[in-house]
Amino acid sequence: MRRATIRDVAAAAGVSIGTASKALNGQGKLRAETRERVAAAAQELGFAPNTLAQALLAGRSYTVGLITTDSFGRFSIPVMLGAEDALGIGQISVFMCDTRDDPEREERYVEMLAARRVDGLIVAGRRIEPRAPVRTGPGIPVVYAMTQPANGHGPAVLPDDEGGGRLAAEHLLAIGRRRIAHITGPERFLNARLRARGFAAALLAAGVEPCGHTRYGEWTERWGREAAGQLLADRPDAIFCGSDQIARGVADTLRAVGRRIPEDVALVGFDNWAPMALGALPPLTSVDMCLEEVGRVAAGYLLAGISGDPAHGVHTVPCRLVVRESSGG
Amino acid sequence: MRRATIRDVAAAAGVSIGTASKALNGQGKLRAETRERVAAAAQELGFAPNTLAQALLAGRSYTVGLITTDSFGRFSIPVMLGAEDALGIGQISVFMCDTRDDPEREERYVEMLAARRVDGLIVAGRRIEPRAPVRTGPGIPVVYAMTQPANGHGPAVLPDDEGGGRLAAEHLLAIGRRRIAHITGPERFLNARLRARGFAAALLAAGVEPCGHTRYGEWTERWGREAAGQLLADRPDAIFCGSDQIARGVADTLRAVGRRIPEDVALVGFDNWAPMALGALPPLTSVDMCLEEVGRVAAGYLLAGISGDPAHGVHTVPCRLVVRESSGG
DNA sequence: GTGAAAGCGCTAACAG
DNA sequence: CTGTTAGCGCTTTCAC
Repeated sequence: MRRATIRDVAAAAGVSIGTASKALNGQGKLRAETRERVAAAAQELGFAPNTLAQALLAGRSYTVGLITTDSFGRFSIPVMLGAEDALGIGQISVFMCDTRDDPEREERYVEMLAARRVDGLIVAGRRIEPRAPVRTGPGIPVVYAMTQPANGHGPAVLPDDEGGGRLAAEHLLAIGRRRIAHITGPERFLNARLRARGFAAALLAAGVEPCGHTRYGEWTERWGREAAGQLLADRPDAIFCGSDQIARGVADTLRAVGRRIPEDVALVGFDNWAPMALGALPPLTSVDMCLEEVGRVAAGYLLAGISGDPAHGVHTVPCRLVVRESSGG
Repeated sequence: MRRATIRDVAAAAGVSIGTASKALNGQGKLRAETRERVAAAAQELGFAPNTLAQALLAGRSYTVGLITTDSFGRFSIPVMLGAEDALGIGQISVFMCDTRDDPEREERYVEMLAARRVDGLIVAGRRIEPRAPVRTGPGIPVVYAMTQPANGHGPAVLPDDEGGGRLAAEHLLAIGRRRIAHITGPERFLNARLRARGFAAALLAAGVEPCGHTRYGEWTERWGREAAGQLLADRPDAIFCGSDQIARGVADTLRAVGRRIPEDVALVGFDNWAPMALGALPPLTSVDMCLEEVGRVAAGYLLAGISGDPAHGVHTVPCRLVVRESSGG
């Protein structure tokens, strides 16, 4: 059984196609009785307008493409959910495209999305490093989320990593710690450097010397365990970790040598990745990047761009500190 | 600058619209020279056919909807990636819809997808329990992945949890363990019961008594720590855990009481969730549900359904055991 | 070989 | 108030 078209509805209601259209869209001047008759027929036939036809006519599709390089991993998922949220269920639909970090795939996706006449594009990443901008035809607005275009053009929305580092340091200072160390991921990651910078700035502002230098390494538990071992000699009373995974590794080592958390050493992680942070012993205080908000904001800029009011430059979404037992609640 | 249409291409090449269409699609009989001229014009103008118009004409859109109740979490993401894979980049595009487990949202999404004339629907979940079937109009094939419809209609693709439990038990038996315990999630989860059943069946087949009863609890590290404590009195030499998180909790407790892994107690987890399994001390042997494969298979059935050859009933994708240090691999 | 015309489903302008 | 018409961009007969 074919889906009902407006022609069927018109026939069933005994009116012309044009009248049916007006009745269904509340346009023009019609007798109330006619409207009702058409509505009833539509209801009866389970009519829903063919979005494709509407889009063809309107010249826009009420869809956007969401491209990620991240295999829709831990970082782009929340961004995506926030974006979906902001685009409004049923209003604008989202084409999901995962490039697997392959530039060729990305190009194919961009072409396909252009052919589908998407109204705009969100490009999400897992690293905030500048990347090659996507090349879309003219007239398709693009917003970057959790990544940014190398040319500096095109609006981008990023978490405020530096602010997150500051938040962590201020919290540890506020609970009275003065020998605060920092263990984090690879130095080549911009977000690692930014977090370290925010952390250092907050200590400096408080007139507190950092406990040892920033230890760059990997984003793994193993590195956390190892770095914590190296660091014990410095006798820290708090450690700010660049990720929850690192924090868990640190906790393992502290526990193994009999240091109590948070009594002897307070711990703050980063990412607020629920299964990691909550499962830890004890549960981790952690900095949350509010990635859903990043996605929402990015989608908002995209909508603005679609309505002809494009945003520019890099926008930053503040982080949020979630306090749990690892820093004494 | 407007995007080029086939009309522009035709004009630039000095042919009619119909001829341009034929040239671009390799249809009909045309002089080679004409084809080339049209192709050149298209190239020149950066022409790409408007998919919307093609879809309108063809009566199908070359899109599918992917609905998940899971907030695109840990389970539906891989399913989605596998599906995307099978649908072929640029061939069929995927509309992403996250219902947040809200039936009303789901209904709105289904309507919207029908209005967009998707060729089919994949419904993904995070639990394999039967769920209320989605109500689509006639003619839209639906495949369930990692969930199944309560009415038993409609094809579904599930991981083989029972086989996974068997796999774990057989592995532990093969490395010589005979006092094998099982700690898992809530009994109300079908997958927990299935895994337990497969596990028990394998032990029975080998003539080995299980070490204590199956301990149902939660899918958390905390439960793993607690259950391991209860279980120590039974002196197990191996523990099969219903999730990697549980396994990590178990490992914590074993370490705390000085039991070595895997020498004293071998450990097998479930999910093969990389950050959890690899970060553990030692890294966990784990059963992988091959969710990408689940997604691929589901997409395959959907494609079959779209071509008028619908699949029926529940299909199962085998699990895979990934051996790491926690079972002496 | 190529062009003209019809039509996919819908909306908007214009007649009546 | 309602019906007719044109046209969004494309493909596909069917004439020439």
